[in-house]
Amino acid sequence: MSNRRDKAGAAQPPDGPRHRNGIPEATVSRLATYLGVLNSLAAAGVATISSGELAAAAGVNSAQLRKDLSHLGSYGIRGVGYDVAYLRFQLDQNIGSAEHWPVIIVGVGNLGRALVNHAGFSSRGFKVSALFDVEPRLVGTRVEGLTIHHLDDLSAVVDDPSVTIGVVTTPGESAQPVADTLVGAGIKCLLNFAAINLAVPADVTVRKVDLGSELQILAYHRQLSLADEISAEEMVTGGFGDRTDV
Amino acid sequence: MSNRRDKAGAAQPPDGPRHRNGIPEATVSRLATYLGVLNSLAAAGVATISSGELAAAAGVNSAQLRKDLSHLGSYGIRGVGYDVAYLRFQLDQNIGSAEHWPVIIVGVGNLGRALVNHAGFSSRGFKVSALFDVEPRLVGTRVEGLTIHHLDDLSAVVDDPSVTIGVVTTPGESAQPVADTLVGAGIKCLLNFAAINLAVPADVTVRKVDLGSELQILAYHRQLSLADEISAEEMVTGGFGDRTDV
DNA sequence: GTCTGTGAAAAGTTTCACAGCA
DNA sequence: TGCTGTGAAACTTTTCACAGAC
Repeated sequence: MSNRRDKAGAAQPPDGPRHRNGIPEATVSRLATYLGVLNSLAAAGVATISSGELAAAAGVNSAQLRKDLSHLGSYGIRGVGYDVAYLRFQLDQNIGSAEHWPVIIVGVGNLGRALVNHAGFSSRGFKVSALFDVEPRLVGTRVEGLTIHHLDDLSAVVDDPSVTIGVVTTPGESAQPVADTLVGAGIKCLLNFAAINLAVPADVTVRKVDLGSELQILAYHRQLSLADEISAEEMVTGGFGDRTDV
Repeated sequence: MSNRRDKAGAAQPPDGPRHRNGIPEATVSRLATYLGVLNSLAAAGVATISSGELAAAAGVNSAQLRKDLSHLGSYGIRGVGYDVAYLRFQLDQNIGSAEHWPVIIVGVGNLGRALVNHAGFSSRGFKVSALFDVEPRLVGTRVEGLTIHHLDDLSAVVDDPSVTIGVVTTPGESAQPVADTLVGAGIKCLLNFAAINLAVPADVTVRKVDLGSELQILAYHRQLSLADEISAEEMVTGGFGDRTDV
């Protein structure tokens, strides 16, 4: 998340052009979800959808969906809903069409391999354009038609300045030096699967996906509902009055 | 907070007990991160750490970290910091020790396979206890020492009621029926990697990891900073007054 | 009548700043 | 002195509720 930008300088007219950048961060991540849903709807041949239906498919409430979309403009038709193709086009334009941004993956272990042909990437138009690792046994081999390059060759392979998204799927201890290398090569967006927090310059955006934390959060919720169940039982049976307390 | 009684439910007086379960959701997900950092610190032999250092490692500010921990109790020492082992123990107790919750994976494609031995799971003590799929060619084969069972055999294989976390790594179109099956077998926590929103009963917790959306969000940030750069250039060169605007 | 777009209110979250303890 | 724990303030996000377009 990081991103302490806010107006990035650039002397904007003090008040109201359209909407310079100003989409709230929470909204941006939901817009990405909506776009995914719209892609499926379009593929299924759905032409029109109401805020209620789209919201249900995305798992949010309909007021939230309408508020989110209102940050982009008024693309709905009152009394009818949204034209799927048109709304999809507008979202694509506004949040950055996936077609334009090739993706590279550093760290071709199990997870990196799984992501190369990940359906959720290709269905949105993202394409993995190169793979990197430092393991000599991997360098030079191919995965899904892509040759694995040595990380040292990063700049040579990625001279295309449009490559701006790097996925880090290395072990935690290598992640920071790998990130440094990527940043050095001009990559501005990182998706980090390593379980550490990456330090990067302010103009680089990092999103972290911590799968261990996700499970841990589920464990918390499970523990919570078990505790509720147990105390409900205690109430029925008379209970013991005090809990173990650590 | 100070008061550590709290009593997990148990017929609270109507108005102001302490806080029933009450850890804010935003805090819970950071606590999971802190626990991961503490695990690494403990492994590295660090005995004591200040809020500032721990916060830096977790990527948050130190006031936030202290506030988060204050929801659990006062486990720090003023003027000194936190005892790593003790804080780790307390977090483990409070957010649900990973040791207690076996995990099953449904959908043994590339992603499912990658998760079986995912370092981020095992480093937290999570252990994948069974694999399921519906593909006849996969059923009966082994991955990392685990036999892949048919989803129809779920209840038979998972009679252990402590199995309460299910990971869904199927294609989007199968995810809802798979979730229904898991819920039917009594599983209360799902980690969903499919690109759809799962409908589940209110007592089931779902967390969704949408990797496509993650990239899309990065694409948005990239587009934003490119637009900033371009408009900065336009200002220097005189600019063209209007942007292409679709 | 139906469904969008949006101000205004409510809820949740983060940051500040400092009292208080080791 | 140096750091934690925490009220109170600032900010962000969500929800409500309804005017207005079709």
